[in-house]
Amino acid sequence: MRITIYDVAKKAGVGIGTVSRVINNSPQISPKTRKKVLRVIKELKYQPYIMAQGLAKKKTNTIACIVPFFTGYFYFELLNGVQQKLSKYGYDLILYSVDHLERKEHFFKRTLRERRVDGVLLFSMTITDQYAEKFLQSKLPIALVDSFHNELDSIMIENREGAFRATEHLIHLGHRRIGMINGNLTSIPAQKRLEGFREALIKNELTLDDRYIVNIKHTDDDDLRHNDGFNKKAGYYAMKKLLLLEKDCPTAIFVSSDIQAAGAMKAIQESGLKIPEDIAIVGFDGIELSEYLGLTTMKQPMQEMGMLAVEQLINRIQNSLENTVFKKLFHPELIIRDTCGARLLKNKS
Amino acid sequence: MRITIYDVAKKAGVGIGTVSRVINNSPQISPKTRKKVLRVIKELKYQPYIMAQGLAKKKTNTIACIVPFFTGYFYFELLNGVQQKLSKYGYDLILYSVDHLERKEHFFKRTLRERRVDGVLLFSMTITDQYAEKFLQSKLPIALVDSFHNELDSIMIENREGAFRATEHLIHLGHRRIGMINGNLTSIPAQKRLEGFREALIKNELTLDDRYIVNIKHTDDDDLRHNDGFNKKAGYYAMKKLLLLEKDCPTAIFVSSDIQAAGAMKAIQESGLKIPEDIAIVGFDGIELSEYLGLTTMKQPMQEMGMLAVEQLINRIQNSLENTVFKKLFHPELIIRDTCGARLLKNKS
DNA sequence: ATACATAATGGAAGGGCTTCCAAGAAAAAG
DNA sequence: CTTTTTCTTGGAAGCCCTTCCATTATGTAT
Repeated sequence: MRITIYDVAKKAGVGIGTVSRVINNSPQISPKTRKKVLRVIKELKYQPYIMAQGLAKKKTNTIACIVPFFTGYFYFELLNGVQQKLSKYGYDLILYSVDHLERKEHFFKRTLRERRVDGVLLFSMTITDQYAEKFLQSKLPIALVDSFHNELDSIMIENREGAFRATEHLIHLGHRRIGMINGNLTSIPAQKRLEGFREALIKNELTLDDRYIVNIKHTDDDDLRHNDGFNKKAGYYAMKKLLLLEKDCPTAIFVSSDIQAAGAMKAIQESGLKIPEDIAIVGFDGIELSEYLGLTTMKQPMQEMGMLAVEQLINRIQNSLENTVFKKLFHPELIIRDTCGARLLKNKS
Repeated sequence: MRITIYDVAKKAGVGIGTVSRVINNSPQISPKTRKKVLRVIKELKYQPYIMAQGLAKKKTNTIACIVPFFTGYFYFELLNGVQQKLSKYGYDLILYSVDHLERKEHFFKRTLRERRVDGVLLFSMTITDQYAEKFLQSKLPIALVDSFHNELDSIMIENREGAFRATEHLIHLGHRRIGMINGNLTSIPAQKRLEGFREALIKNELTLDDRYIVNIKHTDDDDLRHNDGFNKKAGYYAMKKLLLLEKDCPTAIFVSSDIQAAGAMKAIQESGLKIPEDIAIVGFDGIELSEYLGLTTMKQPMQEMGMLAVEQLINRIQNSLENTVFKKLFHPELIIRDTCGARLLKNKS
């Protein structure tokens, strides 16, 4: 039926071991037989059967990406980086998209037990000590991106600092009443960004007004899926809430994701107010959308993060780096566009 | 080392065949032994090893998606639908992202030879008769989405009709000088959309002015990657070109993708003209971005298309439907927003 | 109780590959 | 030319599972 190593061996007049060695580029084979076998392989159009290789080698040349898909474009850009590197190394990618966050552990278990992948890339999700330990013990390499665990390779972004700088940017522009629209505080980035926001206010001796901080809670409209609050609708309603303050409404808002900012901007436009004249906005993430919206934002180097994650993961797969942990902290970059008002000022002067 | 079926068999005091039958829910097993084995499986935390199952069953419970990744968000939305259905059926997804379109055949070959997937989903890419035949012969199920081949399952969208209706919409709004910004004519959707556009003009007795039709050719800025023209930059420069016509410039433009429309809108804004007052725009695709831009567009039911594709593919995998070909044609839906001017008219009256 | 049909079970064979060990061939050393 | 060392090579065993066939247990009809 299928052409196997045996067919090749017979036709080439060699043993199966030899064929296998040729396939795997083993050095201990004479150039002559190598050439001979290679020719037969081509003639027969033989292609090794990955499943069998996997069974024998206990390697799959595949990695898993566990992604919280609901949140959208951010991961799309990360995946782009991941794919680029992956194909360079000849690995395949299995995509596990987590819709209900509670189910993430289901995927941990699966990757651990089924062993259909050589390594795991985990995006934006926390992992308990217990599971971290399991990965370590079972020697299944894993790298976290946009998340952190002490004993696992982690590639992060300075959320606190980013929020801090975004907020200071608004302060330097002269704003005094500054609000924040945040994601769900169950998410680490949301916590960190809130911290940074607070610190910026404190450092600049502005008073914190709790009415100005809206942390997204679960919204009911799609409660089946986990909701981290980093979405357009949440931003829209959060902004609505702030607008209720009327004359007390903040004159500037740091929104903790671009996608929320998009919703917030819509709410502002509907209210008849102008951006940035009446209300200035700075977002976070730097997804492509932000460009179209003219949104000032803290940009994360998403592609780069994806690429680095792959490199580190494959490094660990291939050279099991015992007793080392890799950490990398990226810094977001402030991209000034139209919604913060900085350009307006510049033009005037 | 790893817990196998043998360990379970021994501990449960049964044969390996029995354990295997329990795992696979074979009916011919007594409830008593089933329960017993199940308990041991739980105790030992046994999990079948997919690779071995795959080798024995010649099934992988995995499908491949071959996606032209460069084009962006359109596929993101499709993938969302795909994933939803896939997890329902318990299949995994391997993502092959094609960056250089010439390399697509590389992936055809791989999926055919390696047999690491049970089926293939091909997005927006044509397939030659030769390869179609290969898939058929090797009985590797494949479904095309946003593409077409006579003898393969195909899920399509009525591009011609969509373009026709979009254009007529502009005509009904009173426009007489209507332009079109199109993708690269090597792509089938681009061809069809151009057809529809032409037909609409002809039917309404408007003259075709070739100056008003801009088909994207390859741009040099990233010539390494294949360029189908469905991107922002292409839209931007195409619009610039139209604007050079000055007083002859079309008063309305059908843009064959939302992402191009975004670029076109930018060009218009930069020129100081107003949308829709000076120039009206209708896009195509209905990606999320269109909402933010207030773009009137022909929306494709992307999620649905993804879901249907999976259902059909799995249907074919599980019940090898000999000698049938599945075809489904979706119709895009006109979403009226701000850029076409229809709302403006309504408000006046 | 006996004969016969049916259900449940054990385990060998097989799926396609890698790897290890033993053996033969070639090269180096004496 | 013989002995020793180093390369090459063949192929059995093993990776973990499914499946088929033979066998045993169970149930039914007589």
